[in-house]
Formats: sequence, structure tokens, C-alpha cells
Amino acid sequence: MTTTTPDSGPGTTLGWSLAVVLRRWHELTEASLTDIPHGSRGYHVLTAAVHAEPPTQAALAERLLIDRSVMTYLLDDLEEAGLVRRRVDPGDRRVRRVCATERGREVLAGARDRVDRVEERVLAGVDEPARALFRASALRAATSIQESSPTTDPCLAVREVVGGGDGPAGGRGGGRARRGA
Amino acid sequence: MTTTTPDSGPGTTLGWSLAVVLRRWHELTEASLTDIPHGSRGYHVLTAAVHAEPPTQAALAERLLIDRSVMTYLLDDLEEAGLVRRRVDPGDRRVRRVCATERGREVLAGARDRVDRVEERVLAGVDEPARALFRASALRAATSIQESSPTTDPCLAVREVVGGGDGPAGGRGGGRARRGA
DNA sequence: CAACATCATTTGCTGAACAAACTAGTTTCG
DNA sequence: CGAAACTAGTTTGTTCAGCAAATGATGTTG
Repeated sequence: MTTTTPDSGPGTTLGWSLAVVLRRWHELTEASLTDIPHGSRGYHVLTAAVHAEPPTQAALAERLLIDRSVMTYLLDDLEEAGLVRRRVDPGDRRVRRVCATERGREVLAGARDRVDRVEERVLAGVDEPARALFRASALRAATSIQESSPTTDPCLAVREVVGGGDGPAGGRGGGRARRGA
Repeated sequence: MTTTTPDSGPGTTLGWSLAVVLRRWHELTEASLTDIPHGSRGYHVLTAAVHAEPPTQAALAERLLIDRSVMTYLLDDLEEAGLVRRRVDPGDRRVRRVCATERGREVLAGARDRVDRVEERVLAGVDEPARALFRASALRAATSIQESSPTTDPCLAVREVVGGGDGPAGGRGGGRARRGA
């Protein structure tokens, strides 16, 4: 339904709203994550690295919207700080799997608390019930976007379980996922 | 074993969700705003410039989270494209007020439709009722953030309506060309 | 084995944020 | 009045992230 919108059309403000909220999130998060090399980016990587199945760098980059080339030196710094480790996948030695170290888990635990508080603060203007809905909708929208993203090949998405290390059965699926070149 | 915390931590995903959604918004918007110099940035500026009370550059920069120095050449390009005009405030000749031209209004009208469609598409994964709530919450959060921002002086905020005066009395033209180019 | 594809790294380029210096105009105060 | 302090905008330089292309190491296929 198009509400007959005056100048300040509610539709056209979504981008602005998101930008402001995300910006504020980034700003506060960055200030509270001084113990992680690249701030919120490092935090996101670390968060993804604690999974049972360590993600590959490509999967990380795609999931976190970080460029592959940036991911390289980002991991360099995280590794140097002792928070993660790159382990060559025994099944495919081209692949590096990013694992959180014990120290990485500890640091992450503390960071998570701080980030949680930041997020509450960022959404301070939204009443309690709406806040949970906002989170849920944001997550839903983001998930939907990632699944249907043109640059995201479902075969390349982070494989959640795949315990066996049977390797990426569909490693070649879908051809080009804009490989580094 | 590995993860005492399955990343079900609902709090810690807000930043990621917002980043993905905003990223998608930006990506699609950018592709649909080829007729406005700096894409979504130019669009935001243009949107703010159609108000009855033309905002100053500082107010624009603050409202749109764009750096002052970036705002300068952003406006240069918008002005060169004939979409906005800088008019010296007669009451304070240091101040430039950014006004949309007639052509700017036309371009914006078309752009707004496209952006609206983009936003619907970005939120495609969210069911209809939740979508409106999401918009509203995002706007609420953003507004609250802007109001409580340490760098935001309420006296500098763009004045919303303030009744009449559709034009700044100072019609007299141009003054100085900004950049000889 | 040769040709090709994929993952990761490196390098070059562009755009944006940030800070600081600078110009122009305004206000404050001696 | 006039110098100092302040503000709005511009310019410049640095840094960082994203994008693209080239390279090396591995894996896969013919």
C-alpha cells in the first residue's frame, strides 16, 4: 500500500534509518572492541570461527561481506594476536579453515557481552516488544538476502554441519563465484 | 564441546543483519540511481534538499552521516548535474543552503519510485505486517540515535516544517562559483 | 601428463572517512 | 574601530576498505 506520502515518504527512509542505526552500532562496537584487531570485523570473524565446522576463508568473506583480499590481512592480524588459527584442510589442501583458539574463545566471550550491551543501547529508542521483533525481522531479511544473493552460490555457502569432511561435494558448483580474480 | 554457545546468541547478530540488509539496499539502490551523480548519497542529499527550509551543508552532513569534506565535492557534482543549487544565506553569508532545482525535483520523483521498489525487494523475506513494523522501528531507532548523538546540536538540526516561508528570501543569484573546475 | 578450475595471497586502483590546514565571513570584546 | 575568537565551507593528505587482476599452490578432469 502506498500511503500517499508527503515529502518524507516513509518508504524512502529505510536506507537512511538503517545507515544511522548501523553506523551507531559500528561506532559503539568499535569503541568497545579494542582488544580485537580489526574491531567489529575481527569480532564477526571470530564469532564465525568458533563453529564446530571451521569455515573456509571464502565462506567467511561471503558471509561477512568482507572482500577476500581484506580477509587475508584481517586473518593475518587475528592470527598474530593469537585469536584464530589457519589450518590447512586435510581433504583439500588449498583450503584454509579458520579456527578460534582457546584465547580467541575467551576474548570473544567478553566481547560478546559488551556487544550485547551496545546493541541494547543502539535500540534504546525502540520499546521492548518491538525491539525483539526488529531483531527478528532484521535477521529474517538478512538471511533471505544471503540465500537469494546473486553473488552467493548456495553451494558455496557456509556448510553448517557436514561433519565428515567429505569435502565440498559441490565444490565446483555454479562455476564462478567471482573468484579472487 | 567446541561451542558452549551455539551462535544462537540473538544479540550478537544484529550488526550482521543490519550490515547485510543495508548492503543489499545500497547495492540495489546504487544500480537504480545511475542518473544521480553519487548514487544513493546523491539521492539522500537530494531528498533532504527539497524541503521548504533548505538545509545548510553542515546540517546535511550531520543528518546524512556524510563527512563535511565529502559533502563538498558531492554537492559540486550534484550542482554540476543541475540537480541542486548552493545559495548563500542572506542572513549569514558563510552559510550555503542547498536547494533542489526543478530538474532535481523531477529526477528525485522518478528515483523515489525506484528506491521504493528496491526497499520492498530488500525486505522481501519479511512478511507484510512485520515489514511495516520493521520500517517503523528502524526509523524510531535512527531518530532516537540522531537526537541523542553527542555530535548533534539540536540547534543545527534541519528544521522540519516551521510553517510558511517556502523560499529563503534571498533569491539573489549565485555570488561566486565554487570551483573553477 | 596437460589443461583447466579453485583457494588464497599479492598488487594496483578507486572511493570514502578522518584530520588538519586554510579561506571567508561573523561575533565578541578591548 | 579593530584584533581575537568563532563558524561554515573548501582543500589537502593520510588511511582504510572494496574491487579487479595477476600469481602460486593445489585439485580435478580429459
